[in-house]
Amino acid sequence: MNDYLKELNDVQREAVTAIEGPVMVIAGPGSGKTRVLTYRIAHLIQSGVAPWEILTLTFTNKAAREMKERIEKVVGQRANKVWAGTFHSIFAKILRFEANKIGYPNDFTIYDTDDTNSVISEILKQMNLDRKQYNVSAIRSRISMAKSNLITPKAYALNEELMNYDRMNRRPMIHIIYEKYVNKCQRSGAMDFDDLLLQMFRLLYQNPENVLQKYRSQFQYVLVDEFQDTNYLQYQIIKLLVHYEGSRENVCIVGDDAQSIYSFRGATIENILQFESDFSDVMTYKLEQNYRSTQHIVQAANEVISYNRKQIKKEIWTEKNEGQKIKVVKCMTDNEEGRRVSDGIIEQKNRYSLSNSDFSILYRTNAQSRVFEEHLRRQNIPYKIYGGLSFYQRKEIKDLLAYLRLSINVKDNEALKRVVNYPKRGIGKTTIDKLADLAEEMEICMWEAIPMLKVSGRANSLLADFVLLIKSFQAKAQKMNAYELASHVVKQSGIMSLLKEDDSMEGIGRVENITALLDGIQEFINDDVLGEGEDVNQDKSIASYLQSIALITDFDSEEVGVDYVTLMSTHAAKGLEFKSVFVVGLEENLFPSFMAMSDPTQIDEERRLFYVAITRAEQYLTLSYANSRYQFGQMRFNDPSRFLGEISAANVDSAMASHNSISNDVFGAPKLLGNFKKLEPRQEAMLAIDPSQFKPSPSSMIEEGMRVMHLKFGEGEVITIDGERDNKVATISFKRLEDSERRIMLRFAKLQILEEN
DNA sequence: GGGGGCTATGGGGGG
DNA sequence: CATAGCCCCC
Repeated sequence: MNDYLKELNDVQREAVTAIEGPVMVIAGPGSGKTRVLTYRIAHLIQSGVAPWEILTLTFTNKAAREMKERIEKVVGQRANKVWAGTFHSIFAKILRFEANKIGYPNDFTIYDTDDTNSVISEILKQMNLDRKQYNVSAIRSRISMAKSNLITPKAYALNEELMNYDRMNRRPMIHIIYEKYVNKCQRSGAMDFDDLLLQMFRLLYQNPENVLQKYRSQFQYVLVDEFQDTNYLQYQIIKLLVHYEGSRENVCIVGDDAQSIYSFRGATIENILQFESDFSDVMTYKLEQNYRSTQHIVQAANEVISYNRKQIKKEIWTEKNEGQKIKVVKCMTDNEEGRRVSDGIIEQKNRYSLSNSDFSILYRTNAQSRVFEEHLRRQNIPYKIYGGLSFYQRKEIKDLLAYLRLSINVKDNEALKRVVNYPKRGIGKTTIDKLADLAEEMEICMWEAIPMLKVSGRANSLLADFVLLIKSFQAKAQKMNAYELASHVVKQSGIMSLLKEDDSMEGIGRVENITALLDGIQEFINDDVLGEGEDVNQDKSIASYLQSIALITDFDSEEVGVDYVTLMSTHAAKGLEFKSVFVVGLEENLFPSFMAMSDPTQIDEERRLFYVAITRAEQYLTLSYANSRYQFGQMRFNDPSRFLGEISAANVDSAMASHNSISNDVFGAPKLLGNFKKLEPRQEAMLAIDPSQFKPSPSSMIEEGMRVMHLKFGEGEVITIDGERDNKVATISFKRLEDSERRIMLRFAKLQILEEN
């Protein structure tokens, strides 16, 4: 047997070696999913498959990079030839060769969310629509939803369900906005993030010059990571590639329904079910053994996820020891939370000899990072924040990038609008509005409309100067490499001299950022491995550079050898693991988010997100919440998150439950099963009642002898209550569990009083 | 017609 | 708390 196969358990090995035909791997957290995927690729290569015949689609650059590194360890340099990357980056790369076949320039621009918002804003202005009624991000998400479901503007207008929904929300014109939006993007030679998928689909589906056959024979083996996060459109592309008459159907999907956290961008669990019916003889493997976390953590995760109604049956178990119980930290304010978390990190570092990189702080929203940042800085703990405002989102950077974008694609309206009067050159709002209106009327881009614009002689000559400037950049772009062009633009556009006038701290920072961007471009030119690494396309043009950064989300610079604490959103943490994890801000209206409160299916998604968060922890898990915090610029008071109450007292360390140090046996914490290998299957996976019928009573009102209703366990009787104030634990006998007793922390539990004493 | 300062509004997750 | 729109002044 090959060495690498020995490192796998039986199920993993079967999943790795079943290389022909459709394969589905359902993989719980920490079950060796990445290992299976990488070894499967290695195994394909060892079995004689050419690396460039393998297509691996992931959701994050990080996952793709990691996979390549791990394949390389097994098969060596050949790993670089595997097509591995995010859906968006792989398709963008292909579209850079093929876009001209479907009516786009090959040097198309990628519009980010800001660009998209701006296009929609302009449409609203031109249509004279009320901006309060027509909320830009609501429209953006409607358009995105339509694209992800392959609904064209025409089909949208004919779809009663969609139209009714819009009418109900008093936004009946969305279908027209959608149509205008699509046209505008097309005329600008621009694709938004959804277009990278949609245009890829169109390319294959319309099949100009037999391009479909080309990619079908190119990609003999297709692997999809995090399949539960794919949307309808992504699945249709996969099907076009592997599902056809005479296909060998060598497709392997890996996923976990319990970790589906992207339905807000159209991901649908239906794809997993659909996969099983679209393909015949699907080989299915379930990876249920968790190699990451200790028992208390695994148990808590199983408990939490059992509150969700729909799920594929599986039971995660671990052979690891019991480990530490989960700590719950109650704080008065968000500031105190920041302090206690950083104190907690210092304490754990000393007590368990951990290094900074063993820690992660996970939050629901990026805005929460600030307090933790402050306290970590105060304590001299190095940290790194992922996500949030990326380097490439900064104003000065976007300004410079807009010049570069315009130099290779003059149709790019958003770039043009951004720099036409930056630095100030006397081309004002009125002129720009006129230009935009004229372009819209003639159905051309703004650049092409300039010569036809009727404005004052002054505005006219100023515009002509601008055109000459951009034309000079265009000419230079032909001769210069990306770095030379960018340096030239920085000087000639006047950006640098403008920024240098400002000698405040921020101003100096902006100049440094511009310099850093130039360095980054230089690095892009010199470095052979930046990007996704396949040397299929070692294109060093400015267009290639712009494409590579358009799809970067996290700071791609993984500083090696630096020891820092990681701060990121729970979404960003998927696929990662840390010895010690702090999940913070566990409050109603925050985690679960206020946006999800009224919709049970969205609450389920928040719960899966919480499940993802706690299963990142290998050994130490700390959950925290604050009674009050600054939210939306004012003090807010939120209840502790319902998710805290879904973890049984047996897995929680009561000593930490409050800062009044209370002795450990307050809870009399019942050991669940002692030393067990496999968790008992939970019979009570289904909810007892419809959540919308459920009205929890204040925990202070719960008293011994009452009949109460619990969301999951159903009706029961309160036998005893022990503990004081915030640490009261009720022992309740539930009918549904054959009158067995459960100990529930009243502080977190949601109980409805049915019958008082 | 363009530029700068003030007020009002909205606020999630990410490729 | 950040950004967009609005109003006033040049």
